[in-house]
Amino acid sequence: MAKAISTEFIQMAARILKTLGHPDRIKIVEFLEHGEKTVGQIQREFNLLQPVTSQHLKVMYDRNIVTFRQEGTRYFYSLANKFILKILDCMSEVQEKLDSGEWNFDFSKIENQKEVV
Amino acid sequence: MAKAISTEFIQMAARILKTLGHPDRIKIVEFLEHGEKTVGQIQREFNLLQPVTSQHLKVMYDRNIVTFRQEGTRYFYSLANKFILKILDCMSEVQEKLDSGEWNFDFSKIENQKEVV
DNA sequence: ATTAAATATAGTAAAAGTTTTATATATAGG
DNA sequence: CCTATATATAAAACTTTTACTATATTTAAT
Repeated sequence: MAKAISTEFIQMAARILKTLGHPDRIKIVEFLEHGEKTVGQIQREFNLLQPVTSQHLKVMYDRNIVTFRQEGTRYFYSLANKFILKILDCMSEVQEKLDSGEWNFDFSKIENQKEVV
Repeated sequence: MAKAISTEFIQMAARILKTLGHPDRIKIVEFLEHGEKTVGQIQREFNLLQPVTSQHLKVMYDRNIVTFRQEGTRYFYSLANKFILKILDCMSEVQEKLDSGEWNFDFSKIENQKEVV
């Protein structure tokens, strides 16, 4: 059983989780785990529109999930902190458990849902 | 370096993370880590309005984050799967690192933000 | 200077999420 | 049966995200 979590931390964590709660952004962050990438590389990798890519990156930059360095006209993005790595590790672990059949998850409740509230 | 994450899994993970990306819901889920709780217990613990509490729980139920059993007029909620536990563990670990000063995090970028996009 | 490439920014419409207030439902107790 | 309690559901107003289209900015190359 894990230790209780403080209020200030919860605010921050909620923001991070919420921001990562978008398929494109999870993919991007996972891609960045392999090293820094330019906007164009990300865009091509996932077949995203350029402004969409930039916006995802901006949102994640504003929330301290990614950082970047500029070189000429190109921007190299990379992960901004280790929390993100931990979350990625967590997801990998879970996926392994699911793949191996050790855990299972009722995906039916998740997919094809539009409005819930 | 963690293993790559599959597309179907990403959809599910995004939904879970997004749903947990709300301070109340993180608190609730953490509370449930200590065992099943009724709606009233949760509501009183965090000083929430009753419909707010019910709605959070409904959303989390629909997304397979919590489950419940009914006993008379009371509903006992509990965590629905181990992924959630993993995420909680992950958050605890991160908080420990931050508390101990081993890691640091620029909270200034996170707090007091309203609109980012 | 002009142009092309890479990326950011702005604006807007649509979708999703949140909060609040009000009301319904179901069960237990008298 | 009537009432109180616990909880769910509904509806409306509001806020935040998302996706798209268009445009601006910056640097490099000619």
